[in-house]
Amino acid sequence: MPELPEVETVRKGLEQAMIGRTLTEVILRRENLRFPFPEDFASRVIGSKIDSIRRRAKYLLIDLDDGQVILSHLGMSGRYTLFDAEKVNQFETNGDIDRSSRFGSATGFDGRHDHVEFRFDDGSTAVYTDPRRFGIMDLIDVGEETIHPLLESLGPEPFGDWNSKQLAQRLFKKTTSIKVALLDQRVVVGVGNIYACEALHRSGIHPQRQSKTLVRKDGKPTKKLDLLVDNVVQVLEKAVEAGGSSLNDFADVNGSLGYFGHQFQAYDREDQPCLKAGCGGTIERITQSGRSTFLCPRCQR
DNA sequence: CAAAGTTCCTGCGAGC
DNA sequence: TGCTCGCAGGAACTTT
Repeated sequence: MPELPEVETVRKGLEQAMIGRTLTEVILRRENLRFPFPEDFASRVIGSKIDSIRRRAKYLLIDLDDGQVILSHLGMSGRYTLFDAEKVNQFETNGDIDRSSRFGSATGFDGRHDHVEFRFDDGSTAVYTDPRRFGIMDLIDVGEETIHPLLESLGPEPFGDWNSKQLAQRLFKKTTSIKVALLDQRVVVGVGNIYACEALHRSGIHPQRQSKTLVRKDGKPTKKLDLLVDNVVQVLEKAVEAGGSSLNDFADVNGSLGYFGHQFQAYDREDQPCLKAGCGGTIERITQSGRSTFLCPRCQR
């Protein structure tokens, strides 16, 4: 589920529910996701209050009032689900909680993948569910964001001061395909497979085109590259407004489905007509670096 | 069979 | 020739 718009949607949801609350209990139902949970994770965060929740690339940064920061990545299948005190009571059981959570299918599965439970002083709870366990959860100190191994080589935020001049510098003389470059989090962060396909389609750029062909000999961006940057930003903005996409029922923390999927022009539309006005082409699927790419060979050059 | 992500490894070719 | 670098592609993690 998670590219920038989905992570941003989750961030907003967690912000509403968590800020100002103090952690009273943290339940871990296994010792690792992609990596082991940090040593004494639960005891180190219990008693701290949530000050703010930030996003960097596809990572969530949960700031605690003691200077610690919970670093969370949703991987491919991670999600958070919030339960207010009343709902927690509804699900309350006397059974002990070991492998499965009592929230069960309320988190989208059977409870076996509810790996972390954060309980707050007002009786509410946030459950982290991640069937594939490609996600990560770590605990760092504020200020460590820039030196953490997972964060240190991240590129610019698309909603920051990112621009085509900067991108042109990064792609100058690069022979790698433009689509693979967009997925490279050192080039720009937050763009994943869906929004890379969408931005390239809207820009009329073939995903296999060599990156350097979008940069002028003098290192300045071409018009096409200007257009691509505009479209990356726009497609991400629109998706944030829509609350993300709903592939595999991606839901925000309250279970509401994002509706950006209704606006897909290329992604997951193999063999369907290209929606660009007057194009008349048919969307194809190819593979690049092991990932599916959807494109219209007629209007994407 | 495919899947929204990221990291690590191998092999190839260019250039010094 | 040998070394390094960039790059493409694949595997790995795992469950539905």
